[in-house]
Amino acid sequence: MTERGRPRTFDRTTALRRAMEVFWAKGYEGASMSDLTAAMGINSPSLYAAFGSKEALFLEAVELYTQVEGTDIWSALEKAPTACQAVERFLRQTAKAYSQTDRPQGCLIALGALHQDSSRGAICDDLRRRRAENRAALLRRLERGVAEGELPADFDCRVAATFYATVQHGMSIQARDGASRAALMATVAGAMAAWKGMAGTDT
Amino acid sequence: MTERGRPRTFDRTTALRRAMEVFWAKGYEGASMSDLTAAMGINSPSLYAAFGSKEALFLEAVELYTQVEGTDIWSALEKAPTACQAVERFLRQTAKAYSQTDRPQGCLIALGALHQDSSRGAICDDLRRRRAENRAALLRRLERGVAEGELPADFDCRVAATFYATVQHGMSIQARDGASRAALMATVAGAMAAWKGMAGTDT
DNA sequence: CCTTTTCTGTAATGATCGATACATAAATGT
DNA sequence: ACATTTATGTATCGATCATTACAGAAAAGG
Repeated sequence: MTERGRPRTFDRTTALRRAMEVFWAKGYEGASMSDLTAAMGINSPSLYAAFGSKEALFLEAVELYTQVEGTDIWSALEKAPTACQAVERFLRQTAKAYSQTDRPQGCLIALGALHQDSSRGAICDDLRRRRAENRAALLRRLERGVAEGELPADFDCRVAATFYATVQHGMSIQARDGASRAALMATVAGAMAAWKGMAGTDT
Repeated sequence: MTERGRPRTFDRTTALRRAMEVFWAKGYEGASMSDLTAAMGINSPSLYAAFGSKEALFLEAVELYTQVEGTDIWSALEKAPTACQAVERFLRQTAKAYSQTDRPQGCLIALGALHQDSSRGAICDDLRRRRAENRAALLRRLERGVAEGELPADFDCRVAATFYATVQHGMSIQARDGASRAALMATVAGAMAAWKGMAGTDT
């Protein structure tokens, strides 16, 4: 069961990563097929043969983004010993990732396709689903904090999860506006100042 | 000095408002000339005669948006007696405005054109400038709180202004994702929980 | 060898993009 | 009445959009 036919002359994963960077920088509708094929170093028939369509390519690129760029942020959330530290490290990793100067600033999932009608619905829905999943991950971590007795039983995990997810989304726009890493970290400090008020604890 | 030539058959301001709604819902690049002329009830030559170009129309639409939709939010910031109440009312007005169901959710200035390369640079720059001005208005209000002795002299107004501006931007994405007014208000509550931690006061 | 399979490059598809040429209509100025 | 000025509707511009025919090239199966 080896491969039949003429082998492709480019590395599929490398090309996909290039496409991810284009979508990341320009958004779904702002990235033209010319932009994509130029960045990927292939012609459009090769792109269609390998990925199916612009829409399918975008969905694969977002999945790659989630796995590659999101790991540090979300593992910080899971691995920290306390919920408070988890949220803080989560936000600090976000600030660090969003202010990298060797790649587009802000988050592909937050900024990739915000306007429903223009982009074919599936694109917008996929990103929305991923944003909802991110908020759900925050919520689970906070509920774990309640279950472990770290947070008071009446701690409103939903409100806190929504709040911190919103801050993270805002940081994407802030980063797109050219905010420095220090400025993003200051926002993190502001967001963590809310912790005491919400939890009644300072850990 | 009356008007020469054939009078136009549509109301310029009404047409501009329609264009604003289209840009608001679809973003700059997502709004096609067909979308605009259909919503404005005119043909493209009339649009170009009255507004110059799609880019100029967008800039005028954003200016109208700033004056019409932004008034409640920013007057709340100026009129409140204390800086704390100013920020809270500012955010609450934001939550209210972003969750109106009879118009697009979220903010045109935050969501209208986030990707630099695709939209002609001037569009992106104009929105960025307006976002910077909004942050500056927040900063001025906070500095007034320090000058009036309400806030401690070491209160970091820059950090707080950046933080609350970031929360507001995040609320645009949250609103676009369909968040209810109650959910946005919960985010406001979270953001105001940070006030104590930043200011050391509870007023 | 020949057939089959898959990829590659060129070139072109129809559709839509933003923007206009042009002739006509409707107002004012003299 | 006639010239001037401005707006309107139709019809179209070249450019670009995402997508695909098509023929040739490079591999494996027989």
